[in-house]
Amino acid sequence: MKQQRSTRQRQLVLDAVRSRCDHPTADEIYIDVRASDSRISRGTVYRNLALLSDAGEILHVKVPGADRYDLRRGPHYHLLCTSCGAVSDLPMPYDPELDEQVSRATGCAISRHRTIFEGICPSCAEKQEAGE
Amino acid sequence: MKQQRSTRQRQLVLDAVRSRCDHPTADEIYIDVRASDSRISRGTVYRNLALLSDAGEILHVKVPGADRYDLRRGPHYHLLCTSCGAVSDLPMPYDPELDEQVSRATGCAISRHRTIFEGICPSCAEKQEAGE
DNA sequence: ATGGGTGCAAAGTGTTTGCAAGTAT
DNA sequence: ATACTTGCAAACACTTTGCACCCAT
Repeated sequence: MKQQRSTRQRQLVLDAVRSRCDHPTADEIYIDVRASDSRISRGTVYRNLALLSDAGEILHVKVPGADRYDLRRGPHYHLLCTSCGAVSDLPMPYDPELDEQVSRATGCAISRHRTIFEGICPSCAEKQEAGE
Repeated sequence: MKQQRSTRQRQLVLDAVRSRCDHPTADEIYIDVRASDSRISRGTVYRNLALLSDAGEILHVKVPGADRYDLRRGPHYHLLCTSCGAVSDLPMPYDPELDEQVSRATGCAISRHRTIFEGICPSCAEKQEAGE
């Protein structure tokens, strides 16, 4: 991995991710960062998000549609509301035993697994009942 | 859900998915279908893949990069080789109990979960050792 | 000074969609 | 006859990249 320099832009991106409790998309981070410095470009935000997640400073959550980023560092499970698109953390421990099981069963060197639960969050369920 | 008609194009798409043991991307299906009928358009393939997976005839596997489709119908877990991009099925039973756990913990109506294991498959591991 | 970093805009990649014509029911 | 489907191309959403200049080390 390349040597990382410390730049104002990189710091702004990192701060933007850390200042949010939800799971912002790259573009949401871009919007936030633009509020502090309107000259930062999308490319820079994308590049820095990639660098920071490679370095383990933030977590890259691969959700269909648009990838998201998370201030929590370790792997954990996520919940996606298929109605409103909100993503939230789940209070379940990551199970490394599964990775070992799969390693043994397949002969592959497993580095991790990603689990996303799909459902309808309570507020969306309400809206749907009201609407129909 | 809309009423489904039976068309030659739809059948070709379904056959193409069923004739493969791997997990083709929409574009791979498109290539296959074009071999039988060179006038089918990408749009039609995408539309039919969506319709068929909505109808439960095939499974939509949401892998980062490009979505894939699977002739197996029920939900199950997948393995993604982060080096060559190959996707394969895992011989592990789907655990519906997890969905209930999350439902209880969050109050959301969980419909399913998707798990993707990431690792390096044996043949890629070999190549990497040889290359370095 | 040197090599990574930045801004910009253009190009990619994967997917969806508006429309007029076609076709299964 | 009706309304779902198709082919085509344009549009989309998200992300990456080439390039010339900039700046942290």
